[in-house]
Amino acid sequence: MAKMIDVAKLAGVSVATVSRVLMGKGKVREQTRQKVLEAIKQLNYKPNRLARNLRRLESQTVVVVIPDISNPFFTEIVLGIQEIANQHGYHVLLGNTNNDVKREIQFIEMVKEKVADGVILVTVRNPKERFLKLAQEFPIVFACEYIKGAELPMVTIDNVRSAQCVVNYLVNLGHRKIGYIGGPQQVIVSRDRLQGFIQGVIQNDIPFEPAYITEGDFGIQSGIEMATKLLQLPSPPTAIFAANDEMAIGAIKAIKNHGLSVPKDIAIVGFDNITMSTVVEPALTTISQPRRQIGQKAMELLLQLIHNPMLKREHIVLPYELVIRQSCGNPSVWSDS
Amino acid sequence: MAKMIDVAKLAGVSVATVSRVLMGKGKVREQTRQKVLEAIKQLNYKPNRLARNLRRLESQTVVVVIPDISNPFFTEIVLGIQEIANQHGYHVLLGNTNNDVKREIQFIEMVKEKVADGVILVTVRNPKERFLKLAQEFPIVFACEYIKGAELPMVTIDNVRSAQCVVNYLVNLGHRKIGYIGGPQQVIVSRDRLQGFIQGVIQNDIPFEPAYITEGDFGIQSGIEMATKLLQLPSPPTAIFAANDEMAIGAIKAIKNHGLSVPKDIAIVGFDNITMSTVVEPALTTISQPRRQIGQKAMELLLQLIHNPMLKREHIVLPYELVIRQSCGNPSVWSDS
DNA sequence: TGAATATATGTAATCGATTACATTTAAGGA
DNA sequence: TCCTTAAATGTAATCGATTACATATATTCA
Repeated sequence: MAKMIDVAKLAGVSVATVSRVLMGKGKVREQTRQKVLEAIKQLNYKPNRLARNLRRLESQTVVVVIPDISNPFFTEIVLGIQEIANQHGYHVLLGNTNNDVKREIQFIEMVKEKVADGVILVTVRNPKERFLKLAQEFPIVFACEYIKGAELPMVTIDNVRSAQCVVNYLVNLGHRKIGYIGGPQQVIVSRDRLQGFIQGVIQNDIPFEPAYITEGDFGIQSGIEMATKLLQLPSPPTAIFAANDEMAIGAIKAIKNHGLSVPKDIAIVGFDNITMSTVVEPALTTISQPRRQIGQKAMELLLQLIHNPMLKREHIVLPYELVIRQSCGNPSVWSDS
Repeated sequence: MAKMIDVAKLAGVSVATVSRVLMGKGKVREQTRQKVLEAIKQLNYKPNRLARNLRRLESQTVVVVIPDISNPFFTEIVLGIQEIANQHGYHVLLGNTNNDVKREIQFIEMVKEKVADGVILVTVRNPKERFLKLAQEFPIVFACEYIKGAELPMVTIDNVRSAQCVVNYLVNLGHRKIGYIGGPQQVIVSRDRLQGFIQGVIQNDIPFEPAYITEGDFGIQSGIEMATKLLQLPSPPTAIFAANDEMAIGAIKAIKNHGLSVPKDIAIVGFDNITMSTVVEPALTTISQPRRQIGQKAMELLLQLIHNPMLKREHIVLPYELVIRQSCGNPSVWSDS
């Protein structure tokens, strides 16, 4: 493989000049520049990034840590990240933790190894203190999941408000008996959505019924199980709100299995607006997060942070949207006050 | 950030010794090794990969080029790749082409830049000659898609046979009027599956009806459109085989929109067995590719190729499976002879 | 035209590891 | 004990770029 010195020789100049042409800075006579470019083309030369990056002490790479690569919810975020990254000549390494808490840290350590210049975390399962320390040391941005009450760069929606909005919507449709299928409580968005749900219930003067609150693991199967549990209650709910679309889809399946109909007998609302929610029948009413935009914003923040570690850490809250389809009946425009 | 020389000083040895401890080769007295390990721990030292890789002229990274990261079909393959990669201390860079032909080549060039040691291509849209030349130069493995009649490392299923198998299955259920929704003809698997479909039709002595053959773009919407076209034929088919699950799902939607029922009026078969095919109603009968295994095998091949560029190029063909669900009625076990 | 200044190019140090080779220290054998 | 050989450790070159600094060449203006 051709090296810079080969190019220099062929063009009859020094490596410094070749480098200047490549970097596009420093003065080079147009005529010389052409000679160099010609030599580069002739040798089909590409600079060795390892060498460049070692010298410049950067890797032009970022790591995106997600819990599950095969989950379409996360890939859309990655897409947004990649868009901005590529615009700035950065590469994106995908870190798939498979929900393994230890691997979260391993991926962050890649910054220490100079494999990456920064990290975007789309999963936050380790204890808060750990992240606070790590975020001090490395450029880290949190996307979707985050750390409560910390001055760190984070990009999320308002999970509390959005869950509350769903309750308002259901109450508005006349529901008073609303079941809830939450996510695992160790992840913050689950806690937020549960909190939003409870606030919504209370603010609408609905008697609080603990049996209506169940906890799944974000998988379809757990949606089926929890919905079944709710259906077997002496006074089952007339509407079920699931903390993500997969569980909502599971709930729909369970309800149909019980010979009931959605939305006639029971209304369903999901969360995330994944593609599948348009395919299921009835199409799912759900909260939509601006996933691509979250990814973009997170990457922009990370780039700023990499180039200016002293940057003020800010929590960016992007708008959510209630996408109304058929799973609650009465398709209609609606706006939360 | 601590460097190797800091560790060496603290441990009272030379950098060579530290490196030997780290690399685990060369003789080091147990006592010295402990001193070094102690110093490493104390300084929280991690070797700089850029430096290591530059010296060793490798990057311990591979690029996986896929056409669309948000397509769950591909992520499962990536999962298999990552599994093997991580076992061998390799990192995986995801190259998302967004179906842009030019970017395919750009990602391969990353090997020239030493950003990666090899490439796994899960999309092959450029002309054959181009790849033949590139595959000579760099370690490249093809997964799912491939190059016809070339001695290159490839991991796929038999797309012709599997499509033929679907036709046999449908004929076995009594269908004689079978419609086909193919993928874009520039991708090889589309051509293979179409060929398999036609072979199946001919071998079953079914009169060949060109109007039954349509072409979509692998998206749900195109499935809707093509199925609609088939339904408007004077003598519409009683079964439709789509070259992927998304289009099959689109077809189901279209059929329902026409007030017809699946599978009572029309049977549907898809291809790929994505998660969504279990969610749609009726659940989709489809060909399942061992995606994870394809990824694993491809990565294994690539590792071999990286460490031994003279390796014989072989085409590995993995078994497919017809997954029978409800979209053709008569749920039953069935085996192609 | 010649000195002063600006522009263009070259030389060599540097990034942080690995490793061939040199050197020191320890072990084994007579 | 001394010599030979093996084991342990150190020194310095190396990977391929970037860039500070030095030097050569061109330009400007009195």
